[in-house]
Amino acid sequence: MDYQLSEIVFFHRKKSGLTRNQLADLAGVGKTVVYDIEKGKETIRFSTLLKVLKALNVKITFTSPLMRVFNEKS
Amino acid sequence: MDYQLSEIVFFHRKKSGLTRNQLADLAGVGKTVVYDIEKGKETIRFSTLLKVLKALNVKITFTSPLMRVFNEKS
DNA sequence: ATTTATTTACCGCTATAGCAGCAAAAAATC
DNA sequence: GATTTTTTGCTGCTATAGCGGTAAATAAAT
Repeated sequence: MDYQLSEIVFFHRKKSGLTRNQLADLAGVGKTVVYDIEKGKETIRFSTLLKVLKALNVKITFTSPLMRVFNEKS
Repeated sequence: MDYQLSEIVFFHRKKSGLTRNQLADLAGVGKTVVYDIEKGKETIRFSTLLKVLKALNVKITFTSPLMRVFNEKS
């Protein structure tokens, strides 16, 4: 699923100089989660993924042909 | 969690002229999932969310100060 | 106004995500 | 090369995501 999620997490964790346990603690999740994500597992909870990405300062954005229309409203 | 995920899904589903059941069938997930997402639930599986977003032609991208460095490698 | 379609909201069930603990393998540090 | 740290990979346990079914409330179509 080419979202390279595992690579992104690994890359950011390494650049942050964190071990998996440290990242897990920082994100407030179990250590198994970080292990699983970097292993390529995608059947994790979205909320759990958000915690990890937040700890790594990675933002999620949604894009689509319609998103411009979406952003112009509100 | 300001990712407005629920609004994004709702917006795209409506623009696609799909009912929740139709979207659920199209995405290959249970109808409860679409209901939950639009209700704002974030404790859903990432893989399940991907299915729904794929059916709506919505892409996920990850951004961070480090992502430029990440993209320049490979 | 009546019918039809959609949404909201529950239910019980099954599969599994997430957890901590452990130990062996691999990598990094000394 | 010996020691320490990190990673990989299991384990059993608990909480819950996802499922289809049902039914009432709401909205849309006739």
